[in-house]
Amino acid sequence: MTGYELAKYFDRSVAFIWQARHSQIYTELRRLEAEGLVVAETLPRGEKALATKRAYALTPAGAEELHRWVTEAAPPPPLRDTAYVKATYLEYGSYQQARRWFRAHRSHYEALRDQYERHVDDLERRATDLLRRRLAQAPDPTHDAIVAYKVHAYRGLIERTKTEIAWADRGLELVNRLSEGHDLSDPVLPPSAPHPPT
Amino acid sequence: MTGYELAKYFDRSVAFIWQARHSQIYTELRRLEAEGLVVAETLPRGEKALATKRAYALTPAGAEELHRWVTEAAPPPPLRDTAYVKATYLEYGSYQQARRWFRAHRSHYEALRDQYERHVDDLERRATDLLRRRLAQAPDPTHDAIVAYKVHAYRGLIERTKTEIAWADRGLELVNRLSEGHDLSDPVLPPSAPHPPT
DNA sequence: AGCTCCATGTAAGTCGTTACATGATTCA
DNA sequence: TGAATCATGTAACGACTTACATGGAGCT
Repeated sequence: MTGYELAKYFDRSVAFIWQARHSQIYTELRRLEAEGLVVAETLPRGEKALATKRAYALTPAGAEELHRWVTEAAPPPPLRDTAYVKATYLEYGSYQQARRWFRAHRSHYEALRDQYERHVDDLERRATDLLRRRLAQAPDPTHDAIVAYKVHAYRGLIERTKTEIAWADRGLELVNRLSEGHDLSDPVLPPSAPHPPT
Repeated sequence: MTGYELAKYFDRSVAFIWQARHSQIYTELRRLEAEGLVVAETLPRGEKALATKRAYALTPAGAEELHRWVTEAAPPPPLRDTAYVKATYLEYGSYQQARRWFRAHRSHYEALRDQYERHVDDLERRATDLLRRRLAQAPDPTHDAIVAYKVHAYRGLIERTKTEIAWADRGLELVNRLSEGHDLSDPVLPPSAPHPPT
């Protein structure tokens, strides 16, 4: 593929699982090329071909590295979700704000869940562009496994969103319990600085 | 707190929810100071006090910004978990490797779950240093809410790990189904490069 | 005297984002 | 001829990591 094509996929389905801007994709491709993991072929563009494009393909070394990387254990993800940091300090706001906060959390993950569900549907129907390209290059008897792994990954992401939704719902119940008999718009803590250490 | 103290907490309980090295903490504190969100007091160290340390405290502007930030909706986290990228391409390895891969995933999250569970326990018993400091600075009637929010956040992280564990288990079942009647150590796909685009 | 802990930084580099910049091709 | 799309980059900056660097304090 060309960098441009890759960038297009990163704007669509690939973004569900990893994100990258075109600026990063182009520089990264050049880096992979310098490392010998991909090779580029300069192709003419259009009829009169005053312009060109660069189509990349894996080298044998690149394919080997891909196999190695995939089967190697995944390093623990960084765990940097501001949502959980904020949730830890919701007492800085009013009950009303906490309620709004959990509702926003729920909405966000509901939308994400719906996107993933549509995508799993597409994968099961083998209806996505990328999957078709992938299957076209692999021997027939492997097709079921290829689809099954991808479906399993996205179903996992769906479960994640459901966990977030359930957590937000329990958060709303918690706020209801805490706010019983209180003025909803009163901050739990006044916005003053804590005492400096002495 | 001093940067050193902060760094110590970041090596312990805070690391469960956010990570930072001392090098980042010191530079960030200087930045917050320049922005007027914190103030530093230079304190003597030890008896003869040839050395000093810098203890930081929130300014009113810093407290205000903290309140604002916490109650503002959390931006969607980047979604960059290599595990799910790898899971999408497990056909590049053998069934045996896939099985090992899911087992490693499960082990990782089991260990994490146990850590979180111990921490929730500590929080409920109000036995952690940071929580005690926190409660000491807040009026009594707010204590329950402060603890409840933190416990809720960590319980959410526990649910997350359980989702990952269940996903890994279903992954193992999937590999069992796929590998029926196959040689376990055969790669699903040979480690060759796909055909370059034509 | 030597070890561990306390305490604070800087430098170089990676990964990623946002914004800036350019030009050809295609189609209405 | 003008707009959308194809196509590829660079520059500046922000967040974070790893490694380098220094020195006092407290204890045995």
